[in-house]
Amino acid sequence: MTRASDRAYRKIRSFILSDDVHPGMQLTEERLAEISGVSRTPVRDAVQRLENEMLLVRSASKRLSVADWSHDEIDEIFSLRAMLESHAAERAAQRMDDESLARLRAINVTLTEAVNRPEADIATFLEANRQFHGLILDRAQSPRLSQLLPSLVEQPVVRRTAAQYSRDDLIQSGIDHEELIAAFAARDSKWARAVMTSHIRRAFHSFSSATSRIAKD
Amino acid sequence: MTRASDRAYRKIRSFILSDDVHPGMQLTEERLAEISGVSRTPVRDAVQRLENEMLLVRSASKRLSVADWSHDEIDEIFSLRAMLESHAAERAAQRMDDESLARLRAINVTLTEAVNRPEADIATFLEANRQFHGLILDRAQSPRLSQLLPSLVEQPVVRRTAAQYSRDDLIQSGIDHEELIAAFAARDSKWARAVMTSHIRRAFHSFSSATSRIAKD
DNA sequence: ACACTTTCTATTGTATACAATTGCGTTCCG
DNA sequence: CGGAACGCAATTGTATACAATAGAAAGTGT
Repeated sequence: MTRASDRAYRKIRSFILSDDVHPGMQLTEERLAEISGVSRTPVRDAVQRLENEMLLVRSASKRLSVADWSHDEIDEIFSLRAMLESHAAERAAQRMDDESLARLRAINVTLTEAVNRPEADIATFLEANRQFHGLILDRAQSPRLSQLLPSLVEQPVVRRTAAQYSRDDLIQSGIDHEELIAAFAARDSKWARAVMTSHIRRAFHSFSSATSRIAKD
Repeated sequence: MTRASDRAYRKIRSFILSDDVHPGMQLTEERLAEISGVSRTPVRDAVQRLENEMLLVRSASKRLSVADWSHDEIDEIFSLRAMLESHAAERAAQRMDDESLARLRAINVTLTEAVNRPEADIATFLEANRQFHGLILDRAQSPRLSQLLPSLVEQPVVRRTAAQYSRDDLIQSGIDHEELIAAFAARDSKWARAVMTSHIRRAFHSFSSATSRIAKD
C-alpha cells in the first residue's frame, strides 16, 4: 500500500495540472484533503513538496495558490534547465550502456509516431518526451541532479506550453533526440552536452515566439 | 512570534552542524522534538525542509540520519554549485548597483582582516564568505536560483571542509572576491562568470587535496 | 458617507492519540 | 550451534481536536 501523503501528492499534482485549474487560483488545505481523500496531515506533506517544486506558492500570509509564471520567470527556468540537463547529458554519455540506448531509441520511435499521426497525439508525445529525458537523468547517476531538476517545474511549464508548439516543433524534438542518441552511442559527452543545450534553447524559442504571437491577439 | 516549525528548523539545523553530531548518525523525530521543544508535527515540517537541503536523509525505511557525502558526491556538489553560482554572478553583474557594490567591498574587508589575524578567525571568515555569496545571489534576482542553490548543501559542505583549508586558500578567496568585485564594478557579466567559476573550482581543489592528504594518515 | 474599531469566520498551525510498519531480539526446531 | 519464525518494542504515518491568526464583515461614532 502506498503512503497517503504520496497519494495526496499525486492527486493534487494532477489536479493542479488539469484544465479546471487556472494559475493563481486559491486553494485550501481542507479542499485538497477532500480531493485526495485523506486528512490534512499528509496533505500538508504533499503541499510542502509541491511548494518545493514551485507548483504551489504560499502568498503573503500562508494562503495557498497555484503558481503562476511571468515570461521572464519562464525564461529563467529554461536557462536553468538548459544548464542542468546539459550537465546531465554530459554525465549520461559517460555512463551510457547498450540497454538504455536501446530503450531511448524505442521511446523516440513512440514519440515520433505520435507526432506523425494525422492528428498529432500530444499526450503520447509528452509522456514519451518525459520518459526520454527521465532516462537520461537516470543514467547521469547524480542524486543531486535528480533532486534539483524536477523541482525546476519542468512538467508544468511543458504542460501549459505544449499546446503552443507547432507540429514542426514536435518533429524537431524527435530529430534532436536522434542526434542525442547518436552522441550517446558514440559516448561523446561534449557532443551530447551541446545537443542538449540547443535542444532546450530551441524548445524555449518555439514557446516564446508562440506566446508572443498569442499576446498580439 | 516565530512559528514553531521555523524554530525547530533552526534548532535542528544548528544541532546537526554542531560538533557533537557525526555524519551518518541516526536520529528520531521524537528526539528532535525534545531538542527543539515542540511536538512532532512541526518537527516533521522542519525535517522535510532539511531533507530537501539534503542535510538529513531517510534511510531505506524512513529512518532519519544525518547526511554523509562521498568524495564523488562532494565533487558533484561543487560542479553544480560552480554552474549555478556562475550563472548567479553573471546575472548579478547585469543588475549590480553601487550600494551593493559598496557592501561587497565592506564584507570582503572583514573577511580579509579575519584571515590576516595571527590566528586566522575561521568563524568570521565563514560568516563573511556566506554574506558575500548571499549578496550576489540576492542581486541575481532569480527566485529559482535562490531556491536551488541553498539546497545544494552549500553551508554544510563548507562547514565540514573549512577546517581543511590552509591559510593560503583563505587568502586566495579574498583575492578572488576582489576580482569579482572588479568585474561587478565594470558590469562585465562574462568576466564575473569566469571568475566565479574558477573561484569555486579552486575551492574544491583546495578541499580535495587537503582531504587526500588526510586520507593518507 | 467615511474612517475606525470590533467581532466573527475562514484558514493555517500545533499537539496529542492512535494505527501501521519496521527492526531487533528471542525462542524454537533442525 | 545455525537459522527461520515469531513477537515485542521502537519509530514513523495519519487522523482529529483545538489554538492562533489573518481577512472579511458588520457595526459605531463623527
